[in-house]
Amino acid sequence: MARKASTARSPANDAVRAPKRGDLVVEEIKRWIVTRQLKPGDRLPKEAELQDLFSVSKGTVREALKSLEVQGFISVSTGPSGGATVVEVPLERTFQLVQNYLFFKEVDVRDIYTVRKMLEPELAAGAVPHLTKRDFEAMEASIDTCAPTPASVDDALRMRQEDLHFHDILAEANPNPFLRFFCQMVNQTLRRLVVFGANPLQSHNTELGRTNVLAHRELLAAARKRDVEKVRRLMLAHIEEAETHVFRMHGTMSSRLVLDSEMRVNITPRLARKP
Amino acid sequence: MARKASTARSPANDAVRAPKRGDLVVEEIKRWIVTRQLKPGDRLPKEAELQDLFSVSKGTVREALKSLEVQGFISVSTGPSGGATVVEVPLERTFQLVQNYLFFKEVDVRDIYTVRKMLEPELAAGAVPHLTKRDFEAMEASIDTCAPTPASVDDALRMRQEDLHFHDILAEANPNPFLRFFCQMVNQTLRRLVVFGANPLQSHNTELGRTNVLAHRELLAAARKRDVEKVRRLMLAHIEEAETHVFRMHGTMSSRLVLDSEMRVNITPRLARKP
DNA sequence: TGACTATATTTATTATGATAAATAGGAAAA
DNA sequence: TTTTCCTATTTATCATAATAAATATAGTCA
Repeated sequence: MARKASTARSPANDAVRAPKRGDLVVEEIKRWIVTRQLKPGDRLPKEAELQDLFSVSKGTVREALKSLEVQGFISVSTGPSGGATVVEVPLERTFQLVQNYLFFKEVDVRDIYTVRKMLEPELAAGAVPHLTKRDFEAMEASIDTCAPTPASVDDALRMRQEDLHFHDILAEANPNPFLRFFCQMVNQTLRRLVVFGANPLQSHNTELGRTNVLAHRELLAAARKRDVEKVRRLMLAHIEEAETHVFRMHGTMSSRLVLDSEMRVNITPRLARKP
Repeated sequence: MARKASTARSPANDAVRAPKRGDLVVEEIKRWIVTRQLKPGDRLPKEAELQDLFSVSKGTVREALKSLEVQGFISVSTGPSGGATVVEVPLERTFQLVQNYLFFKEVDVRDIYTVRKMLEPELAAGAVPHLTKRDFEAMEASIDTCAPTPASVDDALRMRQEDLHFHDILAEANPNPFLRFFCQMVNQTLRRLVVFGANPLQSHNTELGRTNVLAHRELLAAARKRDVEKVRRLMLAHIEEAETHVFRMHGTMSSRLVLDSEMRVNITPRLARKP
């Protein structure tokens, strides 16, 4: 007669479940990061100390750190001066988590292009004043990569990825972090949208590649002249054109989002930008 | 003399670090979910069986499951018929993870409104044909909540949240899951953007609330008439107007994103939509 | 002096076993 | 029939110990 009190709160359906100890530790550490203004590079106490601080066992601390690691808040390593260090949540990690969400949704190529048409012209226009010499060179290099006719299936796929990289360069140059993130998300989702049942060397695809190169060249020229209006106009036309090609392809194949774990080629977007 | 082979791959700077056992298990389980077409509701083997299957210890399995739980892929519970069950990654979880990313960025209210102006008119327009009687009633209820003059600071804050709920209703009615997600993200980010150093009862805020109610009423009327063009037009005007008010407020206060752990009021967006 | 190598130290990582808490389902009582 | 209680099952937490990885330091050779 000492452990009653379990009639009222039945977590059966979807009521509040008692939070686990590990999650409480996670909350506490997050609060630390906020209140103590921890910045990327700062280190958390080592596991043993965290055990004492929160009066929990090793395994519990470990699960808490694992959670924070998955969320992208910390990075842990062994050795002296090791342990958990705060890091700025990496973009790639966030991508992955969003893709997990979209994985369960029926996302169509056209759904993505609908959003793309709304955002990308503005993004490009806003990026123009901030493009550096380095950016122009990177864009030029990207175009050159896609210029030749693809010789193999791998080649063709790589070029589609490189096409997206061109847009990533523009995205990174835009000073609006919110818009930037959304456009990078669009690009990443297109990257993750694999297409089945069709030869990437088919005419529609090579045609897409050809027109992309032309459009990118025009965009680059206009961007070099800092012609914001023209860039906006060209970008909209570019995406609309690409959409029609993709849509034509779509008649003969099906597409779906894939998880990180089943990505065949590791398509790491090159996102470094040093001004 | 049996453990050499550690000269070449030095994870010092940011090279590839040997993946931990737990992460490998995560990958494997994800592959399971994909290849074996596990759907939400399906259950994973219990911890003890997973130990045997992957030849790892209890703690390792536990960390792997924790990772999957944080990612929103599974939900674990105790007792008979407990264990890990696959769930559709919840929207709220994804929100949280994206907010983690944005937390480290300098996101301005205007940055968000820039994106909002691009997306929301199209979103509303696309939602109009799919709005149900139930949706209309919900929108009306939302407007009614915001109609009276706020009596307290809490009241005022609650109304700002309810304003966003109006937009959430529209978002959920749009059939494009990608656009839907982006707009919900915009709304959620606005929710998380707390504002310091100003009284929410100040004139700019009450003025914002007043014009919001008027705009929402007009929007609802146009939506009831299924006037897509008008809804698009009204929505753009509505957001532009709201932006100017928010911008005026912004002169006297600073804003920043907050983490889940430091949310004072638990502002759970009501996102259920049963057709 | 300079660069390289071995060694020791620090820290995370994995493993094992034991106990506590929560839950579903059935058994017993009203 | 309804309620209450018991019990088997499964995760949650704790404790301890051994292993592996990363780094700093001292030491060695040129």
